[in-house]
Amino acid sequence: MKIATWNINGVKARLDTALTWLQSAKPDVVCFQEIKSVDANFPKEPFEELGYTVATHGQKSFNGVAILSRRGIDDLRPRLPGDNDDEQARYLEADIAGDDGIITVASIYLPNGNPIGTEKFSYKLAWMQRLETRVRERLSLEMPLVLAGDYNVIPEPLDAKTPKAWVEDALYQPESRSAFRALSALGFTDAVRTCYPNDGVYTFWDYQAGAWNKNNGIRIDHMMLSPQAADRLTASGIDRETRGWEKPSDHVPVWIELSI
DNA sequence: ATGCCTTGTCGCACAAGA
Repeated sequence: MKIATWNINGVKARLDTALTWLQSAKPDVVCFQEIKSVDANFPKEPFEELGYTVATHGQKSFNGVAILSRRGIDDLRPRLPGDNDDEQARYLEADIAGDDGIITVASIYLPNGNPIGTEKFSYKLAWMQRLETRVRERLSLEMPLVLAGDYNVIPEPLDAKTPKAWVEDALYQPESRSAFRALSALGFTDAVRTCYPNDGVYTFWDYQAGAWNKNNGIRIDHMMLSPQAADRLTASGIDRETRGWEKPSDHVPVWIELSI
């Protein structure tokens, strides 16, 4: 089963690009972030024509996540538990049947958190704590679990072309990185880092200042695998060529193959 | 030091992103 994640920066603006990529990459499951659409306005039909069941958890203007599956969706759980007053659409879980058992996939759009020292940064850290609480519950089920999405965390210096440029940024704060490491410590495997231990592995290039042409990138889109999912990992990759397409997202797709 | 681009919005610029 091929599972992918992509922050598309607006489904309306990225519709043709997303469809082109889907027909080439052919993932069984894809998690989108930043759909920037309410559920009713998400263009489901062109994706359904490619064979996907479409599930969305959106809001007006900002944020919003989706999960598309060519194997149907058995159960769907929107919203990250832990704060009933949180209205930002950033989390969606789906149970999907593989050839050899059920897998749970979560589409995650973790808060950016900038600027540091504001309520936005404390919201990010609180959100990461809620995520840890949630996945602890799911880990106890001892089933394959994939946490796929835009984490807005640069885990290590290796994950940025110019780490020094990010020291004042929420994506690279010790607290953000520590919370990400805490996830790993629960038993999750960072699929891409496991497959590619080298430097220069990025998933985001800013639209500004020629970041793409200078390969001034960062790795912030991650696929974290529970032990039962990691045991079945056979391949992983980053579709970086999409960043050079017309009307690109500033993020590129990340994918894994699982023998399930 | 700031903007650099891009998207969405009851627009005639602005917020938010990272």
